[in-house]
Amino acid sequence: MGKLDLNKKQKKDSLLNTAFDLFITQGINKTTISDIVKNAGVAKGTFYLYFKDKYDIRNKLISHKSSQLFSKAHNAVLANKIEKFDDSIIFIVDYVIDELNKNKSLLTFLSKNLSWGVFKKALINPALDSDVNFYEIYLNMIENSKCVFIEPEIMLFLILELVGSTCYSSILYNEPVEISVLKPHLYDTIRNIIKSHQKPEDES
Amino acid sequence: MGKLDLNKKQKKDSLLNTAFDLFITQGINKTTISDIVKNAGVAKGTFYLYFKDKYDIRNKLISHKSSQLFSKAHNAVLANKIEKFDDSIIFIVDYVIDELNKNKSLLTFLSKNLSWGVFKKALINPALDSDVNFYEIYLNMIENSKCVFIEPEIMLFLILELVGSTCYSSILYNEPVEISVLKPHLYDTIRNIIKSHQKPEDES
Amino acid sequence: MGKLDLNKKQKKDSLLNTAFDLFITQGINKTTISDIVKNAGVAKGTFYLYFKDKYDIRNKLISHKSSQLFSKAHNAVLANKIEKFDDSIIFIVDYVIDELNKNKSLLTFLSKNLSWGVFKKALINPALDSDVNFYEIYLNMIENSKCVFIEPEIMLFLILELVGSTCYSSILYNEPVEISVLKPHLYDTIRNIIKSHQKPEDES
Amino acid sequence: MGKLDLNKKQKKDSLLNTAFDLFITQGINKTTISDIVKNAGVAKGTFYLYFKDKYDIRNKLISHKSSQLFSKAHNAVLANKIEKFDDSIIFIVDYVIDELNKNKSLLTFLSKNLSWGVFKKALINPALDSDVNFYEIYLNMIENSKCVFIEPEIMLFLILELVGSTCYSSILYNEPVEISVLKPHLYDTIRNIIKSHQKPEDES
DNA sequence: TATGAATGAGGGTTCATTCAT
DNA sequence: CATGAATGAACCCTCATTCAT
Repeated sequence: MGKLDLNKKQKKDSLLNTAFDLFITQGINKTTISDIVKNAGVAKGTFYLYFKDKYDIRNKLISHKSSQLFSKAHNAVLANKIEKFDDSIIFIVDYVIDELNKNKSLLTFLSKNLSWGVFKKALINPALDSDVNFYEIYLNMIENSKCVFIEPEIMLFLILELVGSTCYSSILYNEPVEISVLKPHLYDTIRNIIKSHQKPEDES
Repeated sequence: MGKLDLNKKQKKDSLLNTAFDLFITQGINKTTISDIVKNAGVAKGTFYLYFKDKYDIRNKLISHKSSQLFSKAHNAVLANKIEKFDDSIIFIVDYVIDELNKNKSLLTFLSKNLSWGVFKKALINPALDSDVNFYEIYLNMIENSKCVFIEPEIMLFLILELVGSTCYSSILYNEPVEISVLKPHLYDTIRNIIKSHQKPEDES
Repeated sequence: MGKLDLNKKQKKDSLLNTAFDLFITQGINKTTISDIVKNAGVAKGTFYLYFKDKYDIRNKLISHKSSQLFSKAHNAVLANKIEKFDDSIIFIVDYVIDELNKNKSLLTFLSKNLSWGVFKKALINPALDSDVNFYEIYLNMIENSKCVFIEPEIMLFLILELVGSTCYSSILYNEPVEISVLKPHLYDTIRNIIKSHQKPEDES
Repeated sequence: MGKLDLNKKQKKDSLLNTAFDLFITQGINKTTISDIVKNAGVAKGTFYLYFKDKYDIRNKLISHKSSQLFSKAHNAVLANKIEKFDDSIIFIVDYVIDELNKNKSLLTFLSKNLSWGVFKKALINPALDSDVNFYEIYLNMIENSKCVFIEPEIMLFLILELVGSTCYSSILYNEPVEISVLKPHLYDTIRNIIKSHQKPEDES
């Protein structure tokens, strides 16, 4: 990568980082492009060299940040040598919840903007260069388990939406209960969702 | 109610109705107060006699519209003489889903703004005059069933968040599957949630 | 007219006058709406209460200014009791040329934007309240003369375009000759145009 | 011409052609230098190696395009062996009108920017290499005719301005009449202009 | 000669809010 | 209570121009 390309990447990264910081501290609606460029230390026009508008940079951030999160979670699964499928899922969920609990701003940012549609774009068809394809990882996890599942996509969908929406309220507002109280109920429900999508093991 | 009070109520109602129409047709961000007052046929200043700002009128609408929805659903439960608790819950969910499927704009409006926090304000502490206290109804339903539940609030929370977030994606975008395909999975999960919160019947 | 209406008219007039001054001193392209409102002493938003954009106010000015000009010219015809048709036309043209020669900024403004199309809108269907319908006056002048003309509209068109385009160059740049030198050639041509559209007098 | 020079000429020509296309399709005001270089396939900076700004390239195009037009018209005069002076003028005017009628974009471009001043620069002192000096041709035509004219420059001026301004309206908007209806009136007027500038033939 | 990333002043426009009527 | 003209800060975005490569 030449000096020029490096400089370009630095500018773009600076914009992304600054935008993220502003989005989580003062919200997207209240963050202006003027704010972003001022804090990033670039000229206004430069923003438009890299992004279409505020929502373009937001979408790229969602993709990137959620990819990072799931990537870390999956690495932890590997590092801890979790074997069984349902344990892995619970582990990932628990890991993600703990991360979001530590980083509430990230939770605000992601949950307010996340949805299955964005999630698919973000994780299944990663937009950014280095981003990971989490759905593929998920399918591999299923394959490596000895079980067979019906409608694995719906199963993932149910789990993701349930976790995403309940965490938001519980972590940020302790409503209806704080996250530690919610967890057992949540994991119980997740195990039930997995169980009910599992084809009866065909033993012989 | 005097003639003047009636006139006042008409103006306020006109603003509420107009705002709702605009919110669901062009989104909240793109709806201006000018739009609202122009379509409502009142002067700009009048808006500020009744509401603080755009978000004030939005919150009142969320409360009102979700209250209406659950109220209708509950009446249908009574009319259909559903007896068992879990059947009632499924019936209500199914009723609400069908309503939202028929009225996608309402779904967009509610789901984009709904959360357990707002829901509580809306349904548990109804803001508007005629609005119904759904949480009380829910507790009555539990009481009338012969069962005992642990943490009924968490149970309701889990169900509401699960239904809310999955429906949004499924009804509006058929993602990951269309609502008719999703329903059995959803209801299965809901029954599991209920079952796992049910205290072992204490027979004697 | 109430106090409020009067105030409104003052604001609009102030904008029109200021815009005209700026248009003729620094050109339309280089005049910004910020300039106009700043000099008019009103807020930026006020501009948009009365005009759509810069071109809207320009068109209204063209109509108004050319109406004024022709109105003055025609009044001079009456005051000087010019009788014959061709003399009246020459008188009007001469009057207008002298006015434009005295007020070169007005010439710049009008000629750069005038065309038969705009002229028709401006003079034949006067947009502003008090503006005069010059085309009707022209037809009256024909009627009052004892002559009959074929295609009087084309005749007027030829004269107007000829005068408009030659004056611009001659008055502003003395190109190819100064206006006093041009005049006899021009009036000669105009008389020829009139003569060749005149039906042979039917004497008896 | 060396390879490098050829390359240079290609870049300049590409810019000229692209600019012309954009000027006539979307207007000068709405054409940006970015547009031009993007479509021409050269870098932004390259533009400034050949032209001062947008108006510089516009002026060069006006010169070139009008030179081309009159050159073609004059060649047609020669090819058709038109002998008499006034017939030649009418022929040229007619040829030019027909060309502009076939190529309305060119008419828009030229008429919106043409004036005697620009015309002189363009035709009398041709800017571009290959461009023809039409005024010299005109003077030759006069010389070859056996007639003597007073103020031939004014005569040409009157004709050009008359034709230019009336055609614009007639061809583009059919106002006040379509060009075929206008033509006889126009040519009649032109013949009158010529006749009135002709010195009484000095017979002996 | 040629490039094109970077600039940043300044353009048009919107709109929540006020306040004299 | 009701009005709606007026405000003006703040927004997004463009684009001519430069200059290090």
